[in-house]
Amino acid sequence: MRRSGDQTKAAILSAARERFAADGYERATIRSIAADAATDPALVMRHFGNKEKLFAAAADFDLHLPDLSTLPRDKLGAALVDHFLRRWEEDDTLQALLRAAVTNEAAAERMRQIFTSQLAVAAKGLADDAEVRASLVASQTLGLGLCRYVLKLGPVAEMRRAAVVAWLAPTIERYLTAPDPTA
Amino acid sequence: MRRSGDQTKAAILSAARERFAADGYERATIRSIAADAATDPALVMRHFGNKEKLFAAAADFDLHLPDLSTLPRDKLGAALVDHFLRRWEEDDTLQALLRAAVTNEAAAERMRQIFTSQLAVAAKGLADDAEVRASLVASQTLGLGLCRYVLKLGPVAEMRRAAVVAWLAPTIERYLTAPDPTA
DNA sequence: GTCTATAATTCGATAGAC
DNA sequence: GTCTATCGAATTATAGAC
Repeated sequence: MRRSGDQTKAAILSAARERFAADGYERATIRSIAADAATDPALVMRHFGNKEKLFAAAADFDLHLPDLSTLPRDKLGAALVDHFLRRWEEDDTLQALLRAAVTNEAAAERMRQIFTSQLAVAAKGLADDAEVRASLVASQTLGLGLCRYVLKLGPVAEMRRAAVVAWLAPTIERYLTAPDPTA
Repeated sequence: MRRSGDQTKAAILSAARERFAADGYERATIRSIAADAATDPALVMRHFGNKEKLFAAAADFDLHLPDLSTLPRDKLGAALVDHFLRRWEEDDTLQALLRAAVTNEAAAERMRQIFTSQLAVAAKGLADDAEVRASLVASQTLGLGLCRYVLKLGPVAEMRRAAVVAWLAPTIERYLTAPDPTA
């Protein structure tokens, strides 16, 4: 069965996300991605130019954060942690980004954008130092993603989602709303 | 000036730590490590056998955690965060381990040992579910290391150490001593 | 649009002279 | 112990036939 160019392109993007998520940037090869998409390595190059651009296309991502200012403050932490966990589990892109960001500067820059810009915008109105609070939230949520999904480190990798939310929600809520302890 | 075998071996180990920390496992090459150590790639192979064993030797690490049971509970969080930050800054090994663990299974296994066994032992006596608490502490401290030293993500990468301690100490203290919220 | 063939590098690892 | 030379495999990327 013959596919159209767009279908092939979509299949390549999907395979690329899986490979980058599973193997990281350098170990995910154009060849293996092409094989997963049942196409030819040369086609991958034709469609996306080079490996960097393929990654950029595959790792396009939006957190789709809810508007935090409409939530009651005592639900803020739980809502955010639950949202992060679902976002991580329903899509390979975050894992691909984290695995690649550790060794690839373009991926690291995208992570910075996502976890400062997008988060800081959502935290606007909660405090005047939204960037500081956003980066604190990033340190806990990315650390959770790292331990739970990438390193599979300890009970936090096995716990039910509700248990993780119960443990982390007060942390996130404090980072977003508590008075600055350094002031 | 001619070095002894042990001096060369030590120079290789030091260069390997730096390269693995800066580039991650696959991008740190035997050749670049040998060049940094002002020696020959073949000597690296002779001394350490292969790349995996070189990494294992270079990434030998101990957290040197203080005995947590002797500390007053309200100093626990601050002491641990401060200890982690110092441990991270005085040595390249933690950064090498984190960068490598994302794509190398042997490095990931060592991370699991360090951040479950070593931490759980130190947390013994604080609670009966020490492994759960240790992995929660790992999720926040590794997330901090990732954002502050690897990704350089946001204000958390620029803040003074004391400010980081002030923000994170209550989190770590709660993970170690608060009653289980899921019980 | 698709694929074959291959160029140009780069890597880990080995053999062997000194 | 040290280094030169090189092998064999793998990679990204390109050229060009169909």
